[in-house]
Amino acid sequence: MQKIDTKTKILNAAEQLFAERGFADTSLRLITSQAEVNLASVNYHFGSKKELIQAVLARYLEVFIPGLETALSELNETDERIDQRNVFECLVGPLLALNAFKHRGTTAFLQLLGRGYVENQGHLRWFITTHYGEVMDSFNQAVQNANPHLSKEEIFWRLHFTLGTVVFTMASSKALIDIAKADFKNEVDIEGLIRKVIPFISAGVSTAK
Amino acid sequence: MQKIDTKTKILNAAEQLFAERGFADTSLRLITSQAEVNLASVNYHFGSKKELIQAVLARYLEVFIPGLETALSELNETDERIDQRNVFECLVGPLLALNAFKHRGTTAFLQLLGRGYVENQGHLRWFITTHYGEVMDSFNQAVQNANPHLSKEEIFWRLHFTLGTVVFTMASSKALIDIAKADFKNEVDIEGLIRKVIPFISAGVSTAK
DNA sequence: GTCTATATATAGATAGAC
DNA sequence: GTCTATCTATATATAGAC
Repeated sequence: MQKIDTKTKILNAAEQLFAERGFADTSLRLITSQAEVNLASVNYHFGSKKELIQAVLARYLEVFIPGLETALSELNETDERIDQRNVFECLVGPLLALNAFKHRGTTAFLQLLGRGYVENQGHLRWFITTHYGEVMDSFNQAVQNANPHLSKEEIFWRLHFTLGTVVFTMASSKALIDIAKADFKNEVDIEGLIRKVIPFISAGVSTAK
Repeated sequence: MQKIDTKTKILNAAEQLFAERGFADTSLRLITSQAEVNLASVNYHFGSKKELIQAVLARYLEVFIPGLETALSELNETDERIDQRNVFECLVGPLLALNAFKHRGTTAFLQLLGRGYVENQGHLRWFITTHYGEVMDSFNQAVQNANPHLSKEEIFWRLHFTLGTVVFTMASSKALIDIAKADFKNEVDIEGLIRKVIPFISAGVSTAK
């Protein structure tokens, strides 16, 4: 049995609660009681709730972003014609790799990302774009290379539609999974959700004008 | 200049703030100060914040739902084979009609709907399904008729992905329209946005398994 | 119906002992 | 680093005068 330090205990509890309930609806008291640490330790270790939120997401971004960068540059080095679907596949590997990094990591990361977009966490969007804007640009470029028949504007629209689909799906994943379980007796997890959503967005992006 | 009663002032202010910031992040104080009414009047007129949230949505649902019901029954009366795209077209009319009902009504309604799903407003989902479950079932049925090769569950998932796409697009519609104007010299309005998103979601919904 | 004043609860953050 | 106790701000909700 490994000793887990207070900082990590807080990160783990906060991550789970933020993903489940959103940032605004998760109090520091709830986090510290679940983590079984003292309330004051959050401010001691992180300074504020905002910085805790950023720290929770940073732990995943530091794993995910390099993975995405690698996948994208490998894609660019192949001689084959780059297909639309290959570009989206660049996301799947690094996303699923988060499950090796941490139990249910893929789930947590996507839910957190969804919460970050949907809730008005301006500081969070600022944090992400200033730290990781570059890789987002190269992903955009890859989609353009894969869809030379589409105008930049058309790609712009469709990628935003895609983002919306994924973010909303992840943010409401708990409700969706509950309904699927109740109505269809079907137990779906986050990986199942990803596999369900990819054909949907892929069809939308590559459909003719 | 028309006199607007307190109840309506509250509804108008609440609607705008809820759509912009979400339910949890909008306090009654913010609502009443923007509406220029007394704080206590919210509880006098609506009883509680929860009931105010329901009232804000109900004002739109009472217009939207009958419109959708009419469009769906007209669709069922035609002799032609019902196409997937016709089913979605049933939504467009009633949605755009909300702009005649109220300024920026379409956007507001879709944003509110999205907030309701994403935030943990259990009471809101209960409110919607108990009051308007019937029409949702018939819309669902129409989509099934148009896609006889798809299972009920598959349709459930794809319709929710669709909802996500639309809601997110509406939530960020202001930014999207601004970018399109600046980067592509293309003036798009809400109706244009809806017309752009329909091929995307239509392709996603009717794509083969 | 509308106001002031206030009750009550809960939030994030901190001071200071240990 | 961790604790208790507390500060300060803000939330929803209500009582009671007008």
